[in-house]
Amino acid sequence: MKNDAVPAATAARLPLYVRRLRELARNRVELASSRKLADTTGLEAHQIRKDLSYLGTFGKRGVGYQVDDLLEQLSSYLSLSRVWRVALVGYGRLGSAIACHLTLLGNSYHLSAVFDCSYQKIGSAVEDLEVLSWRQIPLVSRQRGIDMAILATPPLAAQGVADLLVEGGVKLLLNFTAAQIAVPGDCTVRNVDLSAEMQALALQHTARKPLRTREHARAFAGRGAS
Amino acid sequence: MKNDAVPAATAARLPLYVRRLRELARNRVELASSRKLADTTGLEAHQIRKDLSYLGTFGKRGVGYQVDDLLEQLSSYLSLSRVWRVALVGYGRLGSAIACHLTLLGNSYHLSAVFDCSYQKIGSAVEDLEVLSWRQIPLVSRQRGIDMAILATPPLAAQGVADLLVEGGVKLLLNFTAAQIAVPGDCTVRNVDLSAEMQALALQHTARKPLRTREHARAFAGRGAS
DNA sequence: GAATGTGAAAAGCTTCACAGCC
DNA sequence: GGCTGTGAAGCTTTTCACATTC
Repeated sequence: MKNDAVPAATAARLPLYVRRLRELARNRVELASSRKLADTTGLEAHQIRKDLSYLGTFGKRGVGYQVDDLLEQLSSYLSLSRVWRVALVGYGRLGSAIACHLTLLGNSYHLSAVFDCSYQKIGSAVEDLEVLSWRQIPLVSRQRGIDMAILATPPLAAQGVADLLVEGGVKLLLNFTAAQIAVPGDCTVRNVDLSAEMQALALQHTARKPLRTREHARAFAGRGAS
Repeated sequence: MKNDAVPAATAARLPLYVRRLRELARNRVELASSRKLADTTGLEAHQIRKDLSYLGTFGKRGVGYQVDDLLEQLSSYLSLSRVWRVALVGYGRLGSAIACHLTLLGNSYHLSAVFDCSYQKIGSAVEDLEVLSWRQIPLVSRQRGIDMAILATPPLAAQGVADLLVEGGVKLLLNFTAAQIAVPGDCTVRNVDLSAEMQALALQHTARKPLRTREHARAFAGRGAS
């Protein structure tokens, strides 16, 4: 590994590389060229080479990258070998969909607590967990050592929930609600906005006014398009 | 409105502005400064001014922006006044969550068809729609003039479904599956990757190796963080 | 005084081209 | 011949500073 900084744009693509490499590994593919990775990700080969070069030199010239080796390097960089204890707040449709996704995501993310405010849901079981009241967020977050929380509540509840999570020592929040969340400086919020994705997609074909991009479909598509 | 191109990065932020402006309008706020918008979006005032300046000059110096006026301008740019007919493919947890979100999203996006492959779901009702078999995708897409489709199927089914949608004349695909989708050149796929968001968030606090960004939390957070 | 709008500078990212290695 | 790794070039985006308007 090198000692330089990794550009944020590169870091944002690494999860996609991991995903594709896992597929290759599952299919017993041992070797992958940057070209091959480019084809399966919708990116360009030189971009992939450049991205990987920020983390180190993993490939063999004239040959390509050893899939399992590269996978291990990226996993290590993304801290996928450790377990992240995740709390889910809001067990509605979206919340339950995310919980389901989580379990499909490998061993790195462990659903360690589920909170809701509805008395119909509190007490019910999600896998081996019991849905708890939002009132217990600070205490339980601390007890279970929650590392990150997923906000999937109605927008109006989001800030209050975030405050309780912060009180419970949670530093990383993934916000699926429409609300803007304020947190102390040592915490991080990452927003996922479903409606924005929709609008951005729509814009792509409207584009009465040209979008200034290198290649039309590519750069604008955020996290990889084809 | 001006006649220059709008940077892709700017275009990607417009949906967020619309969201916040709508909140302000709902609260009967008539005037907003770039500073105020910055506070509610987690961005910087000069960025907002710059972004808006690509679309035209909507503000009054020394005063600020008229909320309803600005909202109308942005809505017009994002084609939010027309109706986009949306098809949902895959009515599982995620699919139903998205369908629910759609209805909360204003009048611009109309859920016009729902497809699934499970015989338990086919025939059941979603609002005023009947869940149809995936076999009917090409025909029904054409009949109902579907503009965009949401893919929320298992990954292995995604490419097949995408092919059927393309056959039905659908040009815009929002892909929530883990699969990489290939489409003809006149179609656009936009990928939304829940697990990548997770990993990206985790990376933010690991960061043993510094991320090269202007301001730590900001640029890396993709679509707005705090 | 307060706020916008915008050139220009600075920073960041992608693409290119090619040296180096298998 | 095929493929990686990387400096350098080119392009995009952000930030700054300030003239301009209310």
